[in-house]
Amino acid sequence: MKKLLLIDGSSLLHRAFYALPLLSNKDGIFTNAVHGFMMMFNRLVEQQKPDYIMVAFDKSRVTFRNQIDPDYKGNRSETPVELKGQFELIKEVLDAAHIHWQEIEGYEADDILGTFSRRGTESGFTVEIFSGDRDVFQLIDENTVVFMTKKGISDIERYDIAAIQQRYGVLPSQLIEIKGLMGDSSDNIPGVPGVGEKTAIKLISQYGTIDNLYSHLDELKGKIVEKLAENRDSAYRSRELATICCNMDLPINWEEYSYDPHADNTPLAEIYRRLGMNQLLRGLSERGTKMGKGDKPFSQEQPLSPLEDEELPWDTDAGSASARLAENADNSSAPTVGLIDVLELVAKIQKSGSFALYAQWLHPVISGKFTEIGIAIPGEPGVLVAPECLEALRGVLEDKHITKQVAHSKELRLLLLAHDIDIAGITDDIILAAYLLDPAAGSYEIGTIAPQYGFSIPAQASAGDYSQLIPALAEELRKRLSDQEMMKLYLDMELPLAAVLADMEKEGVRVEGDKLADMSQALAKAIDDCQADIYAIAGHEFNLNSPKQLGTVLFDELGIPPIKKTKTGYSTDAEVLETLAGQWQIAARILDYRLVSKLRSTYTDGLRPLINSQTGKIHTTYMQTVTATGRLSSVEPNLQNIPVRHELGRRIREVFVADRPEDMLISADYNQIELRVLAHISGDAKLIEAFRKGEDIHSRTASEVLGIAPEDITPFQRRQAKAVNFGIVYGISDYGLSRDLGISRAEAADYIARYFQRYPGVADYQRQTILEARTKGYVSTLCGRRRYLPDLLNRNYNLRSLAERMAINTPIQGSAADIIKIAMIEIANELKLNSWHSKMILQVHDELIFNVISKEQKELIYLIKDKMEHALPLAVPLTVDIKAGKNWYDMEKVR
DNA sequence: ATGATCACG
DNA sequence: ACGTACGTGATCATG
Repeated sequence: MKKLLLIDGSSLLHRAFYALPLLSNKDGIFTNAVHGFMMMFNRLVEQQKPDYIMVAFDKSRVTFRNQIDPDYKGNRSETPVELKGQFELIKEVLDAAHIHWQEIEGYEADDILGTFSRRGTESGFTVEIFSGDRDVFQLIDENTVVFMTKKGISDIERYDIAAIQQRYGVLPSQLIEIKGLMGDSSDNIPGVPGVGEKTAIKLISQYGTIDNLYSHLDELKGKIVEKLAENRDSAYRSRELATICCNMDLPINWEEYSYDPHADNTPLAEIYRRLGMNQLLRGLSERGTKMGKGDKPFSQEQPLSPLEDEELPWDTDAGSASARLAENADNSSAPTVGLIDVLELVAKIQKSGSFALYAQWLHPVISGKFTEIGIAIPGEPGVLVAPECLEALRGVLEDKHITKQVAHSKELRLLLLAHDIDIAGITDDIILAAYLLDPAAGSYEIGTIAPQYGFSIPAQASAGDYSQLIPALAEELRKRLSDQEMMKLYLDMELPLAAVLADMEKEGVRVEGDKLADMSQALAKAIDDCQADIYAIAGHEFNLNSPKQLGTVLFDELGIPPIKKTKTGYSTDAEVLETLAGQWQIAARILDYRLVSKLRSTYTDGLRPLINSQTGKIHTTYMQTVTATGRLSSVEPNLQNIPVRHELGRRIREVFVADRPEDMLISADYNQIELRVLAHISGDAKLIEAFRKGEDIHSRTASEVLGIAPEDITPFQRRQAKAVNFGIVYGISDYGLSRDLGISRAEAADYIARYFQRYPGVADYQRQTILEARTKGYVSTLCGRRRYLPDLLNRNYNLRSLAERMAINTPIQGSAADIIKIAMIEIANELKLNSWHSKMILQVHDELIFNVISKEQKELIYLIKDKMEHALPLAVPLTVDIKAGKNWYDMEKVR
């Protein structure tokens, strides 16, 4: 269901104004309310992820309510002048953020909210209202909730029907009846004198409405009867005043209010910069944010950096402590230099021959929007260079003899490429260096690694401060890499790879959005069919996406015997459902449902918004510092897990097409690279022999383990052997293998024992690796990449066993990653050197995808095969299979 | 934020 | 007797 977020701009701006200390920027403009408002706004939008947003403001003090009662809100004091100007400011900011707002003569913001919420629910939306004024509680219904600021601006509380009932004992719609009786002094609503909140709640919870109360007035006794009788008119008029108008005559085109989290935020950044709102500016930009494992590469919806986090107004009481958080209290030491100074800076750079560079930017990287550029000549203070001055730096940036020490070289390259600047001469990327030193650390932001390696950073550091830090940090990191013999890995692998990845990301892959939409439609139909069947069998509707609700339906209501449990309840995963599917139709249908709904949500629906409207392509982001083994990962979207194993899902690949109709896609994938690496590392004679002879490795294993001639191996036996081979690479257990193959544990244990008997080199390797890793504390890949495994000495069996399996797997997975990285760099070099028009566009762990110009195809295939197969000489041959086609689905083997 | 689930190598 | 195969990312529900 689509979600509509309605915001009471007037009330929240007031809240923010009084919650934060009065602060002005360097031009004397007050910004505290706008700052607080946008912080609250960002936080809620990030949490709720609405599809549509509208912000409402009061237009003037005189509204239709003044015709009912001229005194309405008559006792309100003037808006302070420090706040007044901020109403114009916030509207400018909202415009820049592409957020639509409304103000209408003669109505209050509440009325606009009421009308929009009514029309929203009529359009089938879920409505969320964000306000600092309790009046909007009356708008709550089955499809409408309210978020209300709680003291200050740090806490936001959610109210639904149940919350209102708990608090007031009545339905949300009855709150106007209560207010009619009790009045509201802040709005100058009289109500019935002598009736306060307690009495009003009691009466309304008993009689429901004011009407009904008056028709049962005879049942009451005491003074209250008189008061009610005397003030009947006032009660009705007060209720009218308190009632939010929900039927204003307004044309509403929802599309105007649709919210796009990836919208162009250049104008917004511009305003933030103009106002000196550096915290919000940083919030927009990519750097200066947490970039840990699992974090999105872009900060737009991310909170601020850990460092700043602790100093956010959220976490401090309004007032004293947060005073130093003023936008203009940014205590960064780096001065910003303009064009004239830049020319001077360039001269100094040319003289010194090297500099350090640290940038911050807006999402998406390929649009090239810098928010901050920090430059430091070694030994000198860093300076901030205005992004407008970039052109003046082109010469030094493109000069490979002027060396650069940077952070995030891949992103930097992409940003500069957007300005047609081809950066050269990068000698250090401190982020990559820190990753190599501990690939399991998770976060390598400069703010994280600098303290780890003994450097302190100022609070509120700017890009200028960071750039100043880079040379010394790089020196320290290099020293350690050198001690650990990882300099080659750093300089000849990760550093050049970053540039290769940047070029791949920029190139992107063409995706047919319309076709994706058609597939979505077809899947929707299938989803509906599954859903209908499942509800029919269950006897009622429920949320099929909730494992919890599904568990209740299957195992409690239908009495199906549960197979296994999770931490939180019944397991309903595919393994369980497959077991049940033979006997229970519903389980089979749920499997169908899961298949199609996964395809739709993650792929046919999920991919479409990521097609770049400028290029018509998807530009994934490769993460070079995420995995503990040295592999790459791919995000936004993940193009390394596009379906292939099932036919229906595999069809998604049809939408990934060659760039131009006359081009082709070429896929080159390593055949059994991990088992070949295992053969090489373990030195096992039989395994090596098998690969040297070009045998089918799974059949060979089946033959060895079962003692049957290779030609007599059945497909079933081969499949079993394949599972054993995979298991070996992962650090097999009999339990895991038995589960995978559906055989008894004893049988599985027997297979494993036989395997190690037939391949004793592998058994030795595994024992040796664990032993050595226990003493050294880490394991290594063929190219010297390390992974530390402290848990090898853990007393906890589970943790220790896990670490042992990692010790077995990491050298294999990681060496395979080393190999394909070398191949990528060499292929990219060749393509560039000879100015090929074909491009390398994707990497999927053991596979490379190219967009190929037809006249280059033949020669290119030769090049790809050669570079991939000879990336690293092993004791066994590496073989690469080539396929070609117009799209990623219809591919045929070449030669 | 975390867990369950499922997509890939 | 342990408790159970390595490495990822996206989506959804729920705490």
